[in-house]
Amino acid sequence: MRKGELTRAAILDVALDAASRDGIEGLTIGLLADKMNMSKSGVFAHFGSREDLQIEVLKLYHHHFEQEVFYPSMKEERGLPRLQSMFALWVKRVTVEIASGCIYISGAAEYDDRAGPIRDELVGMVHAWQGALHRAAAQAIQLGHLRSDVEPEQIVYEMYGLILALHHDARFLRKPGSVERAEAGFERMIEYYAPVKETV
Amino acid sequence: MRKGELTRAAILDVALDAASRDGIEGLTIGLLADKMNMSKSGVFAHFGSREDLQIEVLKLYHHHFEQEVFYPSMKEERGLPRLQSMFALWVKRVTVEIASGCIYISGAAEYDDRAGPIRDELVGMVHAWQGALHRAAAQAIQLGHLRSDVEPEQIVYEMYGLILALHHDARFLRKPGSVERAEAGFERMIEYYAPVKETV
DNA sequence: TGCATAATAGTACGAGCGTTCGATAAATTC
DNA sequence: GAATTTATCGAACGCTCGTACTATTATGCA
Repeated sequence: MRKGELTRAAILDVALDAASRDGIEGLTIGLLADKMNMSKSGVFAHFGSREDLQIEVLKLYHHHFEQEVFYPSMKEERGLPRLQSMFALWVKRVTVEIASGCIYISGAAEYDDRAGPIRDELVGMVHAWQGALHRAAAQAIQLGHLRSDVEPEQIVYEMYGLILALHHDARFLRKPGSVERAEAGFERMIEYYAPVKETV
Repeated sequence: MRKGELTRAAILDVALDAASRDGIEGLTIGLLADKMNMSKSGVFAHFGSREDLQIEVLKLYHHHFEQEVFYPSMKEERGLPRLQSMFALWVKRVTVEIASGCIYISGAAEYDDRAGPIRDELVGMVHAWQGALHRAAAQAIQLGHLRSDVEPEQIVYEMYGLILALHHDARFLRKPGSVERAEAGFERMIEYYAPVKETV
């Protein structure tokens, strides 16, 4: 592996950390140069532009998210177990991120009105994740783990809301006990959407 | 009323609009000067600093929120009706804001890691609103509109999550039908937390 | 109308931004 | 070890930012 690729990867690691704290828009080449003990132009040379750097950071985050949340959950049994695993690992990830921030969430706020490649990339990633949640929910319904009259969309919506609230309360308000609130909310949702026992 | 106060108010109106779109941090004196057909220094003179301007914008937003959501809800009957009104008007406001953005929400993402007076102001406002929700939920429990073993905190948490998801899906993902998802989630929550009928 | 005061404009400064370019140093290949 | 490619640096450019000053114009009151 060439040395250039190594430093490039190191820069991206630092950039991901910085972006988690200050947002994608807060990324600055000068700041990265400082943290890397490099010159601005030295950092810059590894990316065609700041925007490219930002997109690479997004892709790196996406990769981490997949490794820690998505793939492990796919090893769980289809249906409710998988959906529960997705939520649990997601909570875990957001909780770990409380010190640094979830880029999907902060990015959504930063780029809700800012058109361009970064927004497109971000929307694509969130769509992918919501799509995965949607499939898992649909399977849980199909397998009879959840009521058949529930819309998977509604489940995804409420799960996302619980996570967003977790991020908000824990990270912004620094309120303790938010993880328990998220878990309680999820359990309540699952219980509500559980199939009615017709015969015992 | 002096002319200065008038232009100051006009600047703040424009600033609120701009901040709703691009965030508090996106506020720029030069941009406001352009929109107002004024010089930068002319705009600047009305505020001691950019930070003061930002805080004034926050206060203006808070005022609007109170007028449109908080006060009308306080006219409703204590307990569940008031809580429902709070949620309905909140949804309405966030829906109206979909074209422009809710500053409480975007601000939470912008300032979750950025210490200073702006963050303090913002945290104070969100605390105030959550406090109001908390009181309304507690009253609903006390009056027997909701189960007595439910924690008001949990209700506030879930309500906030539904609104955050609304903001996220409608504004960032531009997904239609999000308002219905929010309302369905709220109704389900109320139904779940409804007191069990002991005698009929 | 005249005068004090308030409101706005104009200009300038220093800092930080992304980016370009040519020079230099380091790593890789032969 | 020499040649060549790759990586990094340093300086500079044009831009925008917030802010400080001074000058100018408009307003409000006697």
